[in-house]
Amino acid sequence: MNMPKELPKTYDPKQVEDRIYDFWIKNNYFKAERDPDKEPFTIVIPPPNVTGQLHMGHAFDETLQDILIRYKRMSGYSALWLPGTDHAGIATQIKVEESLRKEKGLTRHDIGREDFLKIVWDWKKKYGSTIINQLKKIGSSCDWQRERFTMDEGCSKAVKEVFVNLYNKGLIYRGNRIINWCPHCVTALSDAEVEYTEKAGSLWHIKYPVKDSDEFVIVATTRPETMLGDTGVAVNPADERYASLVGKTVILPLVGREIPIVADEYVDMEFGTGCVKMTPAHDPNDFEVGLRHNLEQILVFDGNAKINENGGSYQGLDRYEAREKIIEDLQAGGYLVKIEEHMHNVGTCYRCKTDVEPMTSKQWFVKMVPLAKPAIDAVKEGRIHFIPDRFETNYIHWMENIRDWCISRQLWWGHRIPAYYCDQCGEMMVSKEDIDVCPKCGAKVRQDEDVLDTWFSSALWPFSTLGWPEKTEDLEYFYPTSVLVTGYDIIPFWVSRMIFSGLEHTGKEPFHTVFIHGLIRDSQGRKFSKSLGNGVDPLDMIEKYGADALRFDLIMGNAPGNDMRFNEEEIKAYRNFVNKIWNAARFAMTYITIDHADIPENLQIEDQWILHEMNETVKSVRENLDKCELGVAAQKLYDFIWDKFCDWYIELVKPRLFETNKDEETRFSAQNVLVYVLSNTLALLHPFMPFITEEIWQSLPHEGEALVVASYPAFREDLVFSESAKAMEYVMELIKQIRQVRTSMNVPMSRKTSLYIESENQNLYRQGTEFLKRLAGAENISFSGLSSSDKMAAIVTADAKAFIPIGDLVDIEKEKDRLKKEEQRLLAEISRVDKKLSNEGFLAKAPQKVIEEEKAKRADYMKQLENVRKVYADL
RNA sequence: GGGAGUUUAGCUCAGCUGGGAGAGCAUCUGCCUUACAAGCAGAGGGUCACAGGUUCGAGCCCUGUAACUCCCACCA
Repeated sequence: MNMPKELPKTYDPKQVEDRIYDFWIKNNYFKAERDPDKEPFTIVIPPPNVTGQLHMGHAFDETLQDILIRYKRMSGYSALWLPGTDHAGIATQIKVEESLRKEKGLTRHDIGREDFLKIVWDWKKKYGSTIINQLKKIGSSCDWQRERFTMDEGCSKAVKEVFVNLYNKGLIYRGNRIINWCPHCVTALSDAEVEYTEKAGSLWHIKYPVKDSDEFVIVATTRPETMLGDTGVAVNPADERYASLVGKTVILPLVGREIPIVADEYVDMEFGTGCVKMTPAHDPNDFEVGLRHNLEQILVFDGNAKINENGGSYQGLDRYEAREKIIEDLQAGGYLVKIEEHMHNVGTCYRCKTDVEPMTSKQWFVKMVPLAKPAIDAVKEGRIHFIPDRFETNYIHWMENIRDWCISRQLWWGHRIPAYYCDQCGEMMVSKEDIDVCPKCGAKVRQDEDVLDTWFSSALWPFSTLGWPEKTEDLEYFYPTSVLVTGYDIIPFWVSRMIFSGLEHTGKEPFHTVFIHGLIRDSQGRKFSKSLGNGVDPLDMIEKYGADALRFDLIMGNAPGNDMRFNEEEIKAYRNFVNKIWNAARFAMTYITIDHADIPENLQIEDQWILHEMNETVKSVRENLDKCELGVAAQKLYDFIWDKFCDWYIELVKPRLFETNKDEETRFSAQNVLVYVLSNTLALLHPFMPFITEEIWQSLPHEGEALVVASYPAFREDLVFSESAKAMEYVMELIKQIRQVRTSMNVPMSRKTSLYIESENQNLYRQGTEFLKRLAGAENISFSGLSSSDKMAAIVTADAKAFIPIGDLVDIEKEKDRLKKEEQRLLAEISRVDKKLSNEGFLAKAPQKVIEEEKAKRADYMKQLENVRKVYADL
C-alpha cells in the first residue's frame, strides 16, 4: 500500500484507482452491518438497465449518492448503499430481439416464449455485470453483497404479493379501455410512456351525407383512415347550425354504415366545422363520448397498425397507406371538401418514437385515486420533502391529475401477470401461487400471457430489496430508507410510484428526502442522444483523467436540480486540481520524518491561521453536505486546498521544514501541523475524490486502517484562532500589495530589495520577516525610520506602511498619481460607509452585527487613508 | 391551455434565509522561484435580461414584460 519513494511529478490515476478499489472490497468496507449502536443511513440505487451501458447521467447520479453515503459512513452511521439492476422490459426485449434478427434472422415468435426467455436470461448473465463493473470504476461504495435484480426471486415474490393484495382490495382491475398502443413494440404503454411531438399534418374536411336527404354534414379530421371505425358524428348541443340534425343518421362514405348524429358538450363549436366524426375504438375522447351515447366500438387496426378485417377492401394496408388510399377514394367519390394545413401533437412511443395508436383493448389497470391521496399528503405534510423543493409542486400537480395506470404489457420479458383463466367455466383467478387446474371445474387453466410494466417492480424497490414481504432484519433496521437520489425526469415514472407503494404496502414513507438532480447535456446544451452521436462515455473520461477528476467536475458549479453542460475542457481543470493535491502530498512526504501527527503546543502564527481556516472549511463543508449543496461544499474545499493550503501555507512553512532550519522544535511542529491539516483535508475531501485521498492518506502517518472508514473531521472549538488569523491576513495583505507594486514597476522577484515597515504592530511583521523575504523579495527589513535617500515605492495597508527603495525604477510622478487614486478610492469607500452609518433607518433596523462590521470597515479605511496621506506628503 | 425553470465577465456556471459582485476556462504581462509549467506571481473584463414596487439597503423578495428551456394536458 505504501507509495514509492520517488514519486512521479504527475499523478497517474490508472496506477491507483483499481488497486485502491480492490483494497476496499477485500476489506469489506462497504458492507453495512446492522449495528444497534449506530443509526442507519440507507440509499437504494436507481437501478440501471441490466443490459445498459454507463452514461454521463449515471455517472452524475452515482457520484451524488456516493458522496452522501461516504460522508455518512465516515460520520458514524451504518451506511447502506444498496445496488442492483432493472430488467427493463421493453428496452431489454427489443435489444435481444434485434440481435436475434441480425444473427439468426429469427423473431421471438419463431422460437417461442420459453426459449426466448432463456436467451434473455443468458443475455442478462452475460451483460448484466458490465454496468456493475462500470459503477465500480467511478468509485461507487455500494454494498455489493446485497446486490439485487428486479426479477430475482425476492423481488418477484414482492411483485406477486403486491399484485394480489391490490387486486383483493379492488385496486387492480382488468378492463376494456382505450390505451396507447405502440405498433412497433407491439404492446400497450402507460400514459407516462407516451411523448408528444408537434408535427405538421392536414385537416381534411369530409362530407357525410344525411340519410334520406340531400343534406350532409362536413366533419374535419386529422386522421381520415380512422373513418373506417366511425360509429357516430357529434355536434355541440348548443350549436344551432346542427340542432335540426341531432338524432338523424348519416351514411358513412366508402363504408356505407348508417351512424347517428349525437349532441355532446365535448365538441368545440369554434374548431373546424364544429362537427366531429366519432371513432370510439381509436380516440380517447371519442371513446368517452361513445360511452355516453352508446356508440359501437369498431377496431380497424391490428397490433401492427394495419387495417384489419373490419376495414373491408382496405384490409392489410398499413395505417399510412390506408390514409392515402382513403383520401383518393373520398376525392373520387366527391366527398373531400378541402384540405387545410394543421400543426398538431402526435403521441409517440418513448422507446422507439413510433406514432402511438390509441386502441380499445383489454388491459390491467391500477386504480390510482385512492393510492394517490396518501402519497400527496405525505409530501404536503412534509413527511417527504424534495430538494430542491420546487419539484414538490411538480409532483403534487402530477399526482392530483393522475389517471389509472395501465400495467399490462404485451411482452415476454418481465413479471408475468399472476392471473389465471379457465376456458371451461370462464373463471378468472389471481394468485401468488401458480395454478394449474381450475378449482371450480377442474379443467386446465392458462396464465395471462402479459407481463407487468417494468415500473411496477421498480415501485417496490426500496422495500423489496430489503426482503419485504418477509419481516427481515434488514427491513427492520434499514427501512425506511433515508434519501432517494434521482433525476427530475423520472419523478412521475418512479418516485411517485415508490411513494404510494411504500405507503400502501409498508405503511411507511419509503424515504424522507428526495434529492433531485438535473440532466447532463453536451457542451451546446443538447441532450445526449444516439442519433446526434454527441454522447460522451464517462469511462473514456475516467481513462483519460481519472475517476476523481470526473466526479469533481460533475459536482463543481452545480446547484441541486439544475441541468449542467459537460465539456472536456472543464474536466481538465479538475484533473489539474487532483494533480495539485498529489504534489502537495509529494512535498509533504519529502520533508516529514514523524510517524504520528498531533497538534503541537507551540503553534506559530501561520499554523494558527491554517488551522483556523481549515476548521472553518470543515464547518462549511459539513453544513453544505447536510443540505445536499454538494457544489458549494466542493467549491469550499477547492478554495481551501488550492488557495489557502497550497499557495499560502506550504509557502509560509517551507523555511521551517527545510534542513537548513536547525531549530528542531519549529521543524517538528511544522511537520505536525502540515500532516494534521493535510490528512484532515484529505478526509474532508474523501467523499468527493475517494481514490487519491485514500492513496495519499495511506502513505501519511495515520491511525486506523483506511480513510474510507475513518472519522469525518468535525469542527473543533480549540482550533478557533480568530486573532491570529486576522493578524496573518494583515501580513498576507502586505505581501500581496508589495507583489502588485513590484509587478507594476517591473521589479522581478529575483531582484531583492530593502524593505522599511512602519506599523503599530511591529512585532507582527518581525514575526513575519521570513515570509516577507521569501514571498515579497525583501532583504534587510528595517523597522526604524527611513534612512535611505533612495527613491521609494510606497505600499499602504490598513495596518502598515511600507517602502521599497528601487532607485530609478520609481517614477515619483507616477507614484503620486497612484497614491492620489488610492486616496480617491478610499474616500469613496468611506463616504459610502458614512452614508450608511448616518442613515437613521439603517442604525435602527439593521442587525447589530452588520452595523459593527460597517464600523470596523470604516476604521480600516480611515487608517489606510491616513497612511496614504502621510506617505504622499513624504514623497 | 396549465405549471416550472433559466437569463450574472468572452465561454460554462456558483452566489444557500436581502448587508460592499465570485470561480474555472479563455485573454494579457512577467516568471522553469529546490511540491506541482497539469505550475507560480500579477492584470484586464459585469447597468446581475428589461420596467416598476417593497425595504434603511435588492443579483436575491413582490408585480409585470421579453427571450430561451422543460414538464403536464392533448380541440377532432
